Amino acid sequence: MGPLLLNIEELAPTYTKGNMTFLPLNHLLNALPISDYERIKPKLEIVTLNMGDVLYESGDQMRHAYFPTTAIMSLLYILEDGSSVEIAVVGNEGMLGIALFMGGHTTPSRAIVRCKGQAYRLKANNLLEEFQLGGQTQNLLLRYTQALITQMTQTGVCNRHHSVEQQLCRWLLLSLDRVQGNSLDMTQDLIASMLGVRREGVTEAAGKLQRDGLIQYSRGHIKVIDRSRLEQNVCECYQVVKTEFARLLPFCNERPH
Amino acid sequence: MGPLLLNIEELAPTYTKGNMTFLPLNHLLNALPISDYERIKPKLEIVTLNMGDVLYESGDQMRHAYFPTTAIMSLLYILEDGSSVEIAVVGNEGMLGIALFMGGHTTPSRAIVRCKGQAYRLKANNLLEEFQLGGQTQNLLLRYTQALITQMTQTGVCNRHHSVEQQLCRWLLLSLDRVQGNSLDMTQDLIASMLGVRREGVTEAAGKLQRDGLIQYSRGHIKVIDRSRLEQNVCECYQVVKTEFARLLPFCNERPH
DNA sequence: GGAGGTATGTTCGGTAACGTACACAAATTA
DNA sequence: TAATTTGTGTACGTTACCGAACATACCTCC
Repeated sequence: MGPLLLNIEELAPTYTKGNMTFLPLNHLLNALPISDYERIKPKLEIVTLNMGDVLYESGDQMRHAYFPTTAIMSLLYILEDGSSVEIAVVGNEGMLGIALFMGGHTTPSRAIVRCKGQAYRLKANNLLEEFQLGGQTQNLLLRYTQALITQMTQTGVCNRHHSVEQQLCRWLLLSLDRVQGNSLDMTQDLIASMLGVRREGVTEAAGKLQRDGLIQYSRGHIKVIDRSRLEQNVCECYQVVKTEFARLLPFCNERPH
Repeated sequence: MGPLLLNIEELAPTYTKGNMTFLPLNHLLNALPISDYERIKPKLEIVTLNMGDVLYESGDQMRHAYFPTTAIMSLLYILEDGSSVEIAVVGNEGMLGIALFMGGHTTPSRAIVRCKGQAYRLKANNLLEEFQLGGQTQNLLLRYTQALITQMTQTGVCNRHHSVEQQLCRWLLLSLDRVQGNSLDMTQDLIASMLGVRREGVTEAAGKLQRDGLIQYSRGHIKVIDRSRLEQNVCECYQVVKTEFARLLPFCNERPH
């Protein structure tokens, strides 16, 4: 194992939205039946993750599952020539480590932290025990996995058929859906490595979106100004993924636990 | 439901290989524990499928799972403009209908018969009952699903980074692995719609492979002459998928049941 | 044997994205 | 303040693939 880059803290900090205060929330954990959640709860750790942290390397045996609250993770495939593509985004709607209960315990992809923040963490065998009880928790994890499959395949479709600009819009919207607020910390170079295109291609597409007033950015900070026009610009892929998540995981009402 | 295009037969025909005779085989069914298989066996139907048959339409509630023996199926995503991409191939190493036990009962993709042949068919609720018993059958189905995920994501990677010729090689090899013999019945037009490229692109790539002596084809019949050189030409994506299938489903020894 | 359909071959202009190279400006460090 | 690093802008020729159009050859069925 490599060096562990995580700081384990006792309590999750709260965040505010309007005049309300919430605990950071993971929708999957939050949707568990109370009894199941109570059983898992003492085994959860809270970890603080920094951008760039590698949670799984391709082929690594996974030791933990992660349930992001404020962090966002990316699943990446790294090609032999060193270039890369993002396979899926995971935020507080989901989890990292499905291969643990799917049976492989590893995948040929890398998981990195794309936006710093916090996540709940659960040891591999604890997740597995819970999964193997069957019942609603198993059911929920499998439904999430199917939603993730849709995201993965739709990303592949998008790679084949849509322009860099459309893909950038999709990427921005999928990211925005997984973050509080309307801004992201991300350089164009990193976005390029996720979309699997040249940095200059992203510069050009982002420049156009900025000139048209959809976004603003400077040196690694992107702010979405006009989300609705972003949604007009995006290809169908975004909505397919979003609809499928809503169908399979219809519980995005906030219930702090 | 649309018209049912299947002929249900009482017995599966045998096929020969050298001087041996085998029953057509589905590796997943074949790898089930005997006791589980005996329970499922009376519920299996054998169906004969013709090229082009649509097994699931995007969004359809799935009524059966299919376990191909000699048939090959494709999962396709159809875009709004009518163009399409293949998401995955399924042959006698796997099954169609994972959404049944994953919980969604449908997916935003279409399943068609790509090469005519036979398959075992199981009613949705029968599959579900078996899955929910947990144990080895569940385990097996989930491992297959993870292998399928790898195939899907790797197809997406390939869409982004590799040439039509490389993709054609990958497509041929993945297909060949799922078929008896070394030839396929498939027009270039159909291959193009699977790869999500123009028919002319396939003509050009296939022409090159033919001139170089790797394959021979004419009017919908493709014969692989030199498989090893096909493997030299293919991108890394093929091997990634193949390795992952071998790791997760290490049972391709033939045991007729 | 002829007709019509179907699979493949070829051409040509257009374009999106590529690879490379370099300029510039903001941020960070010395 | 100067030097360096980092993020973005721009320009260039090149390439792979696209869209469309048309030619050719084979198969099937009257």
